[in-house]
Amino acid sequence: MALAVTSPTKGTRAARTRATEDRILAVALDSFGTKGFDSVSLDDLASELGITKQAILYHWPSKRVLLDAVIDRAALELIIEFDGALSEDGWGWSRVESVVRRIFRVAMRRPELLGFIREISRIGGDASLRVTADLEPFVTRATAYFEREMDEGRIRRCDPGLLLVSAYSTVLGAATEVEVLRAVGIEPTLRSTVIRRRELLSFLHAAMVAPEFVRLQAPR
Amino acid sequence: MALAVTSPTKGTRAARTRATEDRILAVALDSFGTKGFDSVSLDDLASELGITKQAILYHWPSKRVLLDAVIDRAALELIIEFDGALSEDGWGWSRVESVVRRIFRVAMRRPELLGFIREISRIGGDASLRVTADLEPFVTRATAYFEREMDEGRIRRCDPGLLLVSAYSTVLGAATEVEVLRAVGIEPTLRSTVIRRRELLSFLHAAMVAPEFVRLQAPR
DNA sequence: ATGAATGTTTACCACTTGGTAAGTGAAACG
DNA sequence: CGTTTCACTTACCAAGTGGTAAACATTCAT
Repeated sequence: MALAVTSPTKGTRAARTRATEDRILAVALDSFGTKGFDSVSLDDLASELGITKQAILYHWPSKRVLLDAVIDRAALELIIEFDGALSEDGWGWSRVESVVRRIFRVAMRRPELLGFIREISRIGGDASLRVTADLEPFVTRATAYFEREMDEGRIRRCDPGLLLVSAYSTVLGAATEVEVLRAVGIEPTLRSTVIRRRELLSFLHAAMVAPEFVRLQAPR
Repeated sequence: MALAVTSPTKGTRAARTRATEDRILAVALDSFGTKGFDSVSLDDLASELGITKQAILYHWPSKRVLLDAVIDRAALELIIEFDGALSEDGWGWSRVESVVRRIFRVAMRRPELLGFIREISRIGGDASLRVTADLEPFVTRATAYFEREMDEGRIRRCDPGLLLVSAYSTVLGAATEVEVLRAVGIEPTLRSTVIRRRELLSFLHAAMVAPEFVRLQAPR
C-alpha cells in the first residue's frame, strides 16, 4: 500500500524532486517486496505512480541502481522499526517480548518490507552484500544486547548470532508464511494472529529464558 | 544442479517421453526455486536442456501449466524427503531430532526444493492453493503425530499447527537464510552448518520438550 | 513397405522489456 | 525580462517474452 504522499505542487523545486524520488522508492519497495524484482517492470511502477518510465530513469540510470536505492531505504526503515525496541525499558524476557511484538506489528502492517529483505536474499550478489552492510550496525547492537543478557544469566547461553537468526526466522515465518499457515489449517485472520503471537511468545520464552529465571519472567 | 539423466536414445517411445518430461521438470524446479518463476524464461530452460522452447510447450500448453506440474513434483519430492522421518523409530524428542536433521539435509543438498516452496508462496493464488492441497496429507500426519506426543506428555502442550509452523520456519530459516546468517557474521560453511544444527536442536529442545521429560531426552 | 501418430524443430508473431535521444514546459536565476 | 537549468514526456529501439503454425523426422501399427 502506497503511503499518502505530499502534493507535488508544493514547496521548492529541490523539495519536490525529493518528494518524487520518495514516492518512487515507496512504490518500488512495495512492489519489489510483494511481487519480486523481476516481476515488476519499470512501466508497472511508472503507471502506478502516474508518470512515465523515463521519469524513473531520470532519477536513477538503471533499474539495478534503483534497486540499490530501494535497498538502502528498506534497511533504514527496518532499523527505524526495530532499533527502538532495543532501547526500550525493561530487561531480559520483557525486552525480547517487546521486540517480538514489534516484528509482528511490522509483519502485519508492512509485510512488503520483510518480503523485500527475503527477495534481496534470493537475488544474491551485490544486492545481498549491500543490505548486509546496511544492517550491520543494528545487528551488532542486537548481538551485543543478547551477549549482555547471557552474561547476566537472564537468557540461556548460546551463540548470540544464531539466537538472533532463530528468533528472526521463527517470528518472520510465523508472521509472514501465510501459505504455510493455511496449509496447517490456520487462516490468517487478525484474531488468529493474536493467538499465534501468544503461542510464539511462549515458544520463544521456553527456548530462550534461562531456567532459573522462568518463574520471574513468565509470559502472559 | 541438474540430475544425471537417462540417455534419450534408450527404451520405448513412451519411456523416452517420460524421461524428457522428467528432465524438463527437474531443470524447471531447480531454476524456479533458485531464480524465481518470472526470472526464468522458457528459452532459458530450453537452452539449459539442449532443446527448443517449443519442445517444452509441446508437453505443457503454457508456462503456467508447466508450473503446476513442477508444483506437483516438488510436493511429491518434499513428502518423500520428510515423510519417512515420521515413520522412523524412536519417540518424543529423538524423533523431532531426526526430522530436524532431515530438513537440514534437504536444505543443504536440495536448497532449490525449499526455495521453490517459498517462491510459490510468494506467487500466491492458484499456485499456493495447489501446493497446499498437495501437502495436505503430510501436514495431517505431522500434526496428528504432534498431538499424540502432547497427549502422552512428551512434548509441551500447544497448538500443533503453530508448533509445526514454528519448527518449520525456524529450521528452514536457520538452514536457508544464508544472507541473514552472513549479516550476523556466520559464514555458511559445512562446519558452521553442523554447529548451527546443534545449536538449533538445543533451541528447539528447550522450546518443545515438556519440563518433566528434559532429563530423559537431553540433546547431545 | 506404408501410413499414421508422435516428438521436435524452424519460422514466425504480437507484445513487453530495459534503455536512449531528443524535445518541452515551467521554475530559478541573472 | 530573457535564458538557462531542471524534471519530465514523446518517440524510439534492439533484445527478449510467451505462444502459434507448419514443416520434419522418427517410431509404431498394419
